[in-house]
Amino acid sequence: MTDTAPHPRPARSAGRELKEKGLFEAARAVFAEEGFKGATTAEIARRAGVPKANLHYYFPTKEALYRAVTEEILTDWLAAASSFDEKDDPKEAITAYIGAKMDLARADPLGSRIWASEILRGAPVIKDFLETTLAEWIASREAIMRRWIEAGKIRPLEPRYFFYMIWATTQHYADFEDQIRALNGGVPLSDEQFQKAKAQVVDTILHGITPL
Amino acid sequence: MTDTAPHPRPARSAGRELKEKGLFEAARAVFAEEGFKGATTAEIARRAGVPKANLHYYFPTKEALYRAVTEEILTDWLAAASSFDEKDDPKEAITAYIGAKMDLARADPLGSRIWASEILRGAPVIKDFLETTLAEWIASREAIMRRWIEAGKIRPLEPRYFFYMIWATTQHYADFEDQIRALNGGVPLSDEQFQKAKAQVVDTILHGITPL
DNA sequence: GATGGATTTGACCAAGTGGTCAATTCACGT
DNA sequence: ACGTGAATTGACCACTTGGTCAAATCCATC
Repeated sequence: MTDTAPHPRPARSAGRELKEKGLFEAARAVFAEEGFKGATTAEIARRAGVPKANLHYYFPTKEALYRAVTEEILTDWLAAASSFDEKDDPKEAITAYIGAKMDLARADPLGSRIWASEILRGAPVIKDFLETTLAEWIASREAIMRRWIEAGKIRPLEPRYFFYMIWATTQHYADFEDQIRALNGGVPLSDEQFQKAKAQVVDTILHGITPL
Repeated sequence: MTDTAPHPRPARSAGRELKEKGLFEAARAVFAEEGFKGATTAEIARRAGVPKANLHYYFPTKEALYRAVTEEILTDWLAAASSFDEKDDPKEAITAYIGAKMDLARADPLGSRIWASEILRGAPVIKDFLETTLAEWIASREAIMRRWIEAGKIRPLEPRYFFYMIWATTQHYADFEDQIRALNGGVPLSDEQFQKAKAQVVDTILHGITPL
C-alpha cells in the first residue's frame, strides 16, 4: 500500500524472468525427450508459446540454453548428495542419501534424463564437472566409507562401486520411467508403489552391506 | 584347392553381408552416441566407408536400419535373461543372471546405450516388446521369486523392484561408462576392476536378499 | 506525449537433413 | 566377348535446422 510503484522495475524484470522460465522449462522437456542434438529450438519455442526468434533473444544459442539447464541439474544433484553427510551413522547416512536420490528422481525425472542423455553422448558439457567436483565428492565419501569398513560397521567393499549401484538404481526410476510404466500395466507407479520401491531399495542395499 | 570356384555365388552374398555388417556396426555406434534423431545417415555411411546412397541400397530408410539394430539388441537381452532359468537355487540363478548381464554390458555397451536412448525418447520402437515379451518375462520370474520367498529362501520383497535394481546396476556400467571413466582417473575400468565390480554387485545384492 | 532502451517477431539464410534416381560399373554364366 | 542383373555412386531435391536482422511495438521515465 505504501508503495505507489508496485512494480516499477520489477515489472520488466518479472516479465522477463517468467518468459525465461517458460523457455527454460520447455527446453528441459525437449532436451530430456530428444537429447541435445535431437532437440530443436523451434520445438522448444513452440512449447513455450513464443516465436523462435524470441528464444534467441533470451538465450543466444541452443547450447547456451542447454548449459543453463544442465547447470541447474548439477546443483540439484549436489543438494541431494549433501544428505549423505548429515549423519555419522552409516545406516542413517545411506538411508538418507538413497531417500534423497529417490525423491529427486521422482520430483525431477527430466533432470535425471538430461543427465543420462548427456553422459550417453560423451558428456561434452559436464565432463569438467565429472572430473573435478564429482571426482572430489566421491573421493572424500570413499574415505568416509573406508573408515566405516575399518570400524566394522559395514561389510568390506569398494565404495565407488557401491555408489554406482545407488546412482544406477535411483536414477533408473527416472530414466527408465517409460519402461517401468510399460511393465506396470501401462500406468506410472503410484505414490504407494514408489514409496514401496524406495523402501525396498534402501532395505536391500542396507542389508547388502551390513556385516553378519 | 579342390574348389576351383572359391566364391562363385558366396562371393556376392558374402560381399553383401560384409558391407551390410559394416553399415550395421557403424549404425550401432552412431545411434548409441547420438540417439535415433541425432544420428545422421551421412555419418553412419561415412563411418562405414560407403557413399550415403549405398546405405539406402541396403537399408531403405534410417528407421529400417534402426529397427534392425534394435531387434538384435532385444535378442541379446533375452539370451542373457535365460541364464536366470538355468538354476533352481535362488543364489545360483541370481548370480548367473547378474553375471550374464554384467558380461553383456561389458561386451556390448553400445547395445545397452541404444536401449537406454530408446527408452529415453519414449520407446516408440520397442514399446511393443516391453508390453508383451518383457512383461511376460518379468511376470513369470516374479512368480518364481514369490515361491522362493514363501519357501523362506530369500527375504520378502517385491520381485519387480528387485529386477529393476539388477537392470539398473548392470546396465549402468555400459550406459554411464563415460562417467565411470571420468571418476576412474580418465581411464576405463580395467578387466580386474570390472571383475571386482561384478563380484561386488553380485555379493551386495545376494546379501541384500538373503534371510538372516 | 515524447524519448529511448527493452522487447517482440516475421522474413530470411546458409548449412544440413533423409531420401531419390539415372547413369555407371561390376561379376558371373553363356 | 557379351548379356544381364546386382551393386555403386554423384548429383540432386524438398524440407528442416540453428541462427540473423531490421522493422515494429512496448513501456517506464521525463
